[in-house]
Amino acid sequence: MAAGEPARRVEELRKLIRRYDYHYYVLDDPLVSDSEYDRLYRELEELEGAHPELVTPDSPTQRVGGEVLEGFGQVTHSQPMLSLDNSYSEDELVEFDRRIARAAGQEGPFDYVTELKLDGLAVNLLYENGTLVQGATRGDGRTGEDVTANLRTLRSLPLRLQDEELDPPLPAILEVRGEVYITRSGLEAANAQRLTDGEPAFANPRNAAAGSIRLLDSSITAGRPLKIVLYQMLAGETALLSGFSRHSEVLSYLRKAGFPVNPLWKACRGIDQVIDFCREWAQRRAQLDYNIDGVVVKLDDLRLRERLGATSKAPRWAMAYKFAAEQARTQLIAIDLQVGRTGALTPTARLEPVFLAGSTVSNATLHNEDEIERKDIRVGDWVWIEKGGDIIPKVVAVDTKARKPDTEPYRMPENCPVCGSKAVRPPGEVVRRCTNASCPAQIKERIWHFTSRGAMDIEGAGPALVEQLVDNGLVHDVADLYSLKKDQLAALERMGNKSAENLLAQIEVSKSRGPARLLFALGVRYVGAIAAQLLAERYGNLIAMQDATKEEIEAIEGIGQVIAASMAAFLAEPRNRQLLERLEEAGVELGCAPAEKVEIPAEGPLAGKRFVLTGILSKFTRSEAERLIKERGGKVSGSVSSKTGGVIFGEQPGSKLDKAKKLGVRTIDEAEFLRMLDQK
DNA sequence: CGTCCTCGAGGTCA
DNA sequence: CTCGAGGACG
Repeated sequence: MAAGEPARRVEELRKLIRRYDYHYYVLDDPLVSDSEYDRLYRELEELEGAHPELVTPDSPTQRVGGEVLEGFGQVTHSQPMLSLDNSYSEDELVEFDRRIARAAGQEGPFDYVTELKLDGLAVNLLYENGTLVQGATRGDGRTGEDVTANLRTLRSLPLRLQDEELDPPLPAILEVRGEVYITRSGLEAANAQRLTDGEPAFANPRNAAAGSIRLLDSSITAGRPLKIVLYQMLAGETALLSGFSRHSEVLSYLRKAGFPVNPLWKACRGIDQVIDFCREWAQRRAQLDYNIDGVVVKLDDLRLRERLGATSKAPRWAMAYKFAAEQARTQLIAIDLQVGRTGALTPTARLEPVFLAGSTVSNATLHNEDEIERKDIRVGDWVWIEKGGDIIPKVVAVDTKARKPDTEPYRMPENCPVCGSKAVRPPGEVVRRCTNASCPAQIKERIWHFTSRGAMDIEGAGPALVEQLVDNGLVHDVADLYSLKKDQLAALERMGNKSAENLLAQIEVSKSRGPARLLFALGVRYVGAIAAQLLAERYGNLIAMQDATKEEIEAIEGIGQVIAASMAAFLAEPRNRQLLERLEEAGVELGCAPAEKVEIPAEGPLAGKRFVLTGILSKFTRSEAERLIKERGGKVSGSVSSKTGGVIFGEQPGSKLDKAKKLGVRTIDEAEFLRMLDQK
């Protein structure tokens, strides 16, 4: 055999196998028999075995990597993975359509693409030169987990894309998004196997898929019947999308490149056709072999999409239509009260367990006193529950016909169920609050909030541990966390030396989370993550902030009266000032010196001026324009007032331009805007 | 909110 | 080996 012979045969086999995979998994139209496929696959394996130097990571035989991971790496998404706005009725779809017409400044009918909304977990995939290099989960939308090794095991996912006859050709870097899921029949088969192996069955396909993708050992993932479909291509730096004008073209392109795309999408003209599609699949969804929880409606026109942009949470050009939630009927055993960190008493329903939409429900939220009264929910009632658009089960109605005669309307107690102090409900408010700031329940909740993810992020300090810390008198407030000793921790239940060390290390690193996180962690009422960030930016240092007046705080951009009053009241309290001092003594970073504080450039040609954008600019997108203005010290807002420094308008400006003219505000066209940017 | 996975604790047994 | 806590996911 000539030296180049095996290399050539290996390439040939891989090409064939990829082609057969494509026909089997993507086109759903096998070219060869299973036995023929297996024969080629084995031949490839044998050749690679004999010539290890020919093995490449994108070979079809290399789906299962050898090693077990220690943990997953973090991946920061190049563009955030947003969620979608939800709608639950046809009226809301019509409203969505109208909103688009308003924002676009043109009349419909618009072209939409409707896709089934598969119930799985979202992933982001990165291909370099046609080869899969990274796959990540959604995570919090900004950063997710690197689950590449597990995604590689999905047979329907190409490790290498096919680039012949592709127009436009594959870009060097391609980023796509899709959904990993398990079919109903796949779950059934897997569960049958698990039961014979003495393992518990998976409760539902979604959790089975999510769990499988987060296994550290990808050889186990390989045995799970995971599938994937792709539905989005990111513009990325390649500006590849300039080669496309429609989402429907993108879907066809993805399929040609070798990606599985759910075939049941449809191009719709006008919202009525969208509604027909939604109706049809609400009817027919039981016929599918996979779970869907709705329909995703997207504008087809990519340029129009870009013009509409996105809010911080969701794109404005898409909408998820959710099918009516399933309901179940069960008995209400009790109404328990939970005490939150502000003392708020929140009622929760304890239910006779009942299976609903993939899980067994035994608790449900009741929101507040008024909600219970409105629906006249009584202990002992038969109630209807459903899992709403989110996942949280709620009581939707009482089956009054089944009500027993001896039940009584629910009355919320006037005392805290934990400490017995008076719980009062100020007139005009919906919540009743425990008035005792030292209520153990409140203390626990405050500390738990302090340690939680968006706050000081102290891993290992969950509710169970906090409960023990407070009950054993080791911790009375958040500052006490920083004087905990290893021996004290190791003596607690379910804590050993190892856990104690880990926790202390986490507490140590939390000291340098910075002033914004710390301020949010303190849990001042109305001061959420955003307000805390603004305050930290303004003062740099929490000690410097202590002498701020309510008026001074209120002057901060983005902070209103309510937050300012709450913040000032907190700072005026001597106990809180002591708390800050104690935190500082413990070594917690209260922020940088005021001199170093980060500020929007006070210099710059646009300093201190506020601009409004309207219409389409030819040279930049909206967000680029915003960034350019901010870099030069200016600000961007959404609506025109007499204080606006200028209205920058492009093609097809909206009503904002009219308003600017009426108010005598300066109007700036794109050419002038460019000149402004240049004078630096 | 419920499910799944992972980890460490603490037990049993060799 | 079993248990429970904690974190991720929808």
